[in-house]
Amino acid sequence: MKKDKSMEKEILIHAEKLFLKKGFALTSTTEISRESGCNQALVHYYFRTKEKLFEAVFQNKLIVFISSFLQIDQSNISFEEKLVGKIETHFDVLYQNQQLPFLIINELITNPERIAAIKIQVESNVQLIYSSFSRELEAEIEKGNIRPISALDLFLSILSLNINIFLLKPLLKDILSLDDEQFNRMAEERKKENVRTIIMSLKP
Amino acid sequence: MKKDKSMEKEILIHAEKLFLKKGFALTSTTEISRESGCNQALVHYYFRTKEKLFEAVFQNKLIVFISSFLQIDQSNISFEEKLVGKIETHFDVLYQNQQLPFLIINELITNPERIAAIKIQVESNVQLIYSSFSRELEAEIEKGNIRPISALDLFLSILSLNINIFLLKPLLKDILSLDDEQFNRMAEERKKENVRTIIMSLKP
DNA sequence: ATTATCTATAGATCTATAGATAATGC
DNA sequence: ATTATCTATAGATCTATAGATAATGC
Repeated sequence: MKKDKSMEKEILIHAEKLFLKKGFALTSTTEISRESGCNQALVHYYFRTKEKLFEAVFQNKLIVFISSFLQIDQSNISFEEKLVGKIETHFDVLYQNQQLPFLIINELITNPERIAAIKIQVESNVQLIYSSFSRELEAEIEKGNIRPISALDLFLSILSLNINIFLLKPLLKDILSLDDEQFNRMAEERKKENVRTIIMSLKP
Repeated sequence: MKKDKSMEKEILIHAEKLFLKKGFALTSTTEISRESGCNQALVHYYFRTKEKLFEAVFQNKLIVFISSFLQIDQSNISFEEKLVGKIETHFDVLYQNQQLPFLIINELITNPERIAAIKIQVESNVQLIYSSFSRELEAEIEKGNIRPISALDLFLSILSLNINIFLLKPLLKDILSLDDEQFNRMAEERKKENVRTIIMSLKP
């Protein structure tokens, strides 16, 4: 085992892995300790409760998820190029964190009390991203380059298209008999298709 | 209480409600019995195990979900009209069963063993829907009416767009401060937007 | 007689903590 | 001394079943 890493970190790593795989309810601190190579009491020594441990993991992952909407805005490229960049970056972050959409949706629904916590984390960032994006979008509509659409609708469409292949991953892999590598190739194709779908759907 | 309904049915109803709301893991037979107005042993008397009870509920719901892709095919209308009808019907079924996407995704991921069961239920129907749809689609591409796209990609896009507003429901309601009625209005708008997005994205 | 419902309980978790011991940092 | 780790266990579920009793259908 890599014993250069502290046990606390080890616990965090395996907690993250398990929470991502099975959600909060189906993951026990006993299992986390087993995977981490310590006893169950130690998990509570470092994080006191399973809830607090989860929050530590969740907050981290949430930041990853939200940052997926951010992107270096070079102003010397066209709106369409920027948009393509955003869609692709968003997809790539999900690609690197394939179980993340599930975790977030799962927690959103089974544990709505957590939404408050999410909101605080998220709100200021989202406001920022949203308002500048919204402004650019409206300017573009004004110019007649794209059809009228609200920033929210566009956001939701991008999010929907990008998220779903990862939510459906187990089913797709099974039905289409794909191994991990084949699934990843399919995902790459899907990314292009999503860009195409969004861009074409915006034509005036 | 409506005691005209049998207790067995009562249990099924409340099991469905709870499983849809919280998933398998977070729902206990104790809670189901409490909601149904009987004691916990009776739940096991009728369904033996929590697993079997879940299956009874899940199979039912799965049929609803799959049938959402079916639609009366009137052959005297254009492909585009048919497609719009399919998207709308699919959306409407989800609208009537708003927690269903969550349940299915949740089970798919936390309980991949269940995929096998799903497949059996689903396979023949899906094959049927898919192959006839696929044929029509290719004919349409051939004629140059729409751009080249695989039936799978188109399916995934429709599914993604239609499912996500319901998966994100708790978050959207909270962030946008919507009550149920307002959310439903938003969903109606979203349905139109989804149709628009798909149809426009298919232009050659 | 048969079926529906209840009470009670065994046995399996699981979370969280108390208290003992080992490892580490001065 | 302080911090990390362990053993042991209390207390709270939860599922499933055994066995008693009530309700129902001949």
